[in-house]
Amino acid sequence: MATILIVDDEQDIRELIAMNLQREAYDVLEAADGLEAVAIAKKELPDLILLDLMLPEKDGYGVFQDLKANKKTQPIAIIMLTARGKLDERIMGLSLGADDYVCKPFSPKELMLRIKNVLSRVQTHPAGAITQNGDFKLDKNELKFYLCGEEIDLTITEFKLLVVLIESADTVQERGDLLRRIWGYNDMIQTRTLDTHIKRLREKLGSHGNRIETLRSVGYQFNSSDSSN
Amino acid sequence: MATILIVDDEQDIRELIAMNLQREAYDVLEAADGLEAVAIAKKELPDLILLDLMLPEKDGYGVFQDLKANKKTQPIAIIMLTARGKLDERIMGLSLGADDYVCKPFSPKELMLRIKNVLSRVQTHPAGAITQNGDFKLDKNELKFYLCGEEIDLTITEFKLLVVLIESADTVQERGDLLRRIWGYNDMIQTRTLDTHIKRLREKLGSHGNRIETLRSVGYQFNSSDSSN
DNA sequence: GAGACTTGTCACAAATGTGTCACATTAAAT
DNA sequence: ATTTAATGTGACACATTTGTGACAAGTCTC
Repeated sequence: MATILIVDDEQDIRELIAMNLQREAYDVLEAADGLEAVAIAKKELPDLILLDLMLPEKDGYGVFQDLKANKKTQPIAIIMLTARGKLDERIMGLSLGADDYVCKPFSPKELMLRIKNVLSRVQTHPAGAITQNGDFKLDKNELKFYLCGEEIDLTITEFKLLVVLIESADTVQERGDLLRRIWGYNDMIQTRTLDTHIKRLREKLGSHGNRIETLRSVGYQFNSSDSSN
Repeated sequence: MATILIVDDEQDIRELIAMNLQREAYDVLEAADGLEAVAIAKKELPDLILLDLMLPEKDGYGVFQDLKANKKTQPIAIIMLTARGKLDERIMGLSLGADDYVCKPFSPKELMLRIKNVLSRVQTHPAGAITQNGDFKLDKNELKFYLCGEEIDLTITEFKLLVVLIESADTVQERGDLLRRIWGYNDMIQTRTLDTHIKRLREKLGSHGNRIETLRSVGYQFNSSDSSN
């Protein structure tokens, strides 16, 4: 669904938020200080960052500016968290480009609502949401997939799965990662859901179904070039 | 790039918005009341107007009507800024030509996204008040819709819904977007209103009703070519 | 004020998507 | 070659989403 990075030095807070997010099927990352936050953000490119302003090592504003200065991390949505709730600070955060601002102490419910709100705005129109590769075209704005010019009807789950596979084409996606990213299963629950969906995807891809390769005991991988030729 | 006129009586708000716009390289104009707004709009012909509805001298509705009545200013895109809460009837009636709504209080980032969205839409879809496509004709001035030459009676809500669907024909319109653009619901409120109106529209479109396609758990889409043949 | 519209909500029906299971098949390990 | 574990596959039940008709509140017209 969406990946969210929680940046806060208090572990209790992180866990509280993480629990709530996971229950709503988000993929959760955590960072305890500013430097770690920037490092993880650059590596994982989450969809949204919950950023506490009071941080050791590098404070929230510094993190913010770093992220906005970097082309890769620049489009990531950011919700500011802070203990202080002054108006000028709010304006400061927002005018810096933050997507929203939540004051501590906050109710998890409120935070969830803000998160959903921000994601629904940001997520649907990311630039460069179209992946093309000769045979196929994946349009994340339109939520459509074309194979050899023809549109292929996919359900939401199938689409999400295909997005993940194609966006890291030629790279193994581990079962656990897929389950976490698409279904939000955090523990490696014993489930055959993934297999079933892979099967359905292959079916819909027809003759190109074999592009989804099985890496036994590891996961699946989408091959950008058709190896069967 | 693009010129944007901000119409709001509160200077703080204007400045906050202006700052954000300038950072993204837009040309910014400002007006503090309705009369000034109309004057500047006519003279400068901005690409987009951010229009607060509560204004001294001449309120937002008046400004809106003036602008839409004037041939020169008529094609300017308009984003309404409204107080949170239910949209009253006047808005419903007039909102037909507005390109989007944003409810106060809003975050600048959100506003920026909406602005980009509207501008890109307007550019790709030169805002002709009449849309034709063989079978059907949509007249936004007269608020009339013709199907195969025959006029079809639509209520204002149905008409607005159809406008949005047809103007982005062959494109999925997500439930949330539709609810926001037609009803002004900012949060993805749980409601069946949309479904009901879709049903009514399909009914009135008769044999062409199936052109409104359901994309399960995503939204609806109007198909410009009749796929049932 | 009566009557015709319009519109949002509700309850229920229909349609569709999704996860699990049992069993078949395949690949790896010994 | 045999065993073992992982994956493929079709069927099925359940959950979710959408379609639909009815209704009540609110508007508008006359």
